[in-house]
Amino acid sequence: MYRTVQNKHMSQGRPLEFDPLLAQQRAMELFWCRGYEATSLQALLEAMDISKSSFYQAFGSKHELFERCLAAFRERQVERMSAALDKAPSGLTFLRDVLRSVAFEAQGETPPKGCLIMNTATEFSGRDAIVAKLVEEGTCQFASVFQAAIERAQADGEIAIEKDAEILSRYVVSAMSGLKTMAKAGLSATTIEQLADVSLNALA
Amino acid sequence: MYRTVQNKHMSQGRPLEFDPLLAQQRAMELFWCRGYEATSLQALLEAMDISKSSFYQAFGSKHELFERCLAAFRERQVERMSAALDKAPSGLTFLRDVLRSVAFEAQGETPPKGCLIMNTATEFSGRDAIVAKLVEEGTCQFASVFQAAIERAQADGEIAIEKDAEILSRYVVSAMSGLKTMAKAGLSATTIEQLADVSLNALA
DNA sequence: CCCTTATTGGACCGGTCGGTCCGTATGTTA
DNA sequence: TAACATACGGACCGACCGGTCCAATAAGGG
Repeated sequence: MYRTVQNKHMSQGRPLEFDPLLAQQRAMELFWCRGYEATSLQALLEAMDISKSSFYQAFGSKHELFERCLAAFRERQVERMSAALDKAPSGLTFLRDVLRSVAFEAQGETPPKGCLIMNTATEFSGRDAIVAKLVEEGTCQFASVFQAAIERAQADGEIAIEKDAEILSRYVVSAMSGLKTMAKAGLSATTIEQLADVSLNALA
Repeated sequence: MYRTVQNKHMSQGRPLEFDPLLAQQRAMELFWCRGYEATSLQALLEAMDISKSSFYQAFGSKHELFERCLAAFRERQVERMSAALDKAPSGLTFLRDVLRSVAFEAQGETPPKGCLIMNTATEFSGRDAIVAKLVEEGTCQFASVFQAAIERAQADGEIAIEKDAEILSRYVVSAMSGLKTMAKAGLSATTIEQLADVSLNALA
């Protein structure tokens, strides 16, 4: 995966002075806050606390790093949501909590970062084929988690069984994305929470 | 408004060789497609078909021009939507048509441009106070149009009268924004249309 | 302890960024 | 037609962009 990790089996030579995963995580944070274009290489180097040569040696280019961050973000989010769904008392409460969590984010951070995948969809819609692919994969995987939640809710009678779970799952992604954008647009946390509840009505 | 238009009453000297409103419109189109950061001054000059000196003379700076484009976009959209609402057979059909129109955009342009205001909310959430203000004003004005539609729908019995029209109106902005993001993420026009219909369920 | 291998800092690259400035062209007014 | 006020083209600015390169250095293995 990393150029450095590729050669881990033949560990000759000087070892890395930084943790590539931590550095990537810090880069992700920055891309998440500011987007791709507005994040300069210099800012990345400072946040990752590595030198330019180490950067290019380990990550190839700004664009490659961004791709990796996108993939890592998606994996992390899918894992977290899947875990949350497993622990949730019911499919519907999981969905409600997920939507309401946007309100929670909105009251804390200033400004809210939103979702890296959705931010990226907005920033480079179609101008970059590789990124577009990653964005599409991300939305599908998010929808899959929601679909599992909806099917569970249907099995428990919380959502009408005759509704199309796949369509509803995509709706949840869309609603989620809308709420995050509203948070970025400056709506208050309490307003976002009201909107989350209204959004949930569409499922019932 | 324009530095040049300011002095239109005392029209001494050489007249402008370009139409400032047309040039601004072209700039808006570019910002709309690519966002602020990714739109270079050079690209603007080419699209506007004016020289650098004329640009700075007439618009002050890239940022000032962007602010003007944001305001102009908002005004245009509010006008169009208000007109559409006036002509619509009912409040609810107006709202349905507005949401469904996202699907229409998704099948035409590649990629869809989305909404300049929402794109901007995503790109600069809070990093720029002036822009944040314009974004907030934009969302409020969009919500106002939707609120009028909802109140009309309530008066006609299409939407339950006990629902809070203000909250619902904000929900419509949120849903709209979500749909546009989904279109940018690569979902098909038919999928978007299904999502628009699901979104509408939350009102009833 | 040397030798191999890899990482590191930092100089350097051409290009582009947004923005300024000035000499010249061009129209209006008197 | 002369004087004037403005618009225009284009040279120029320092800063920064993402990216390359290389000499110095540091940790293994033998």
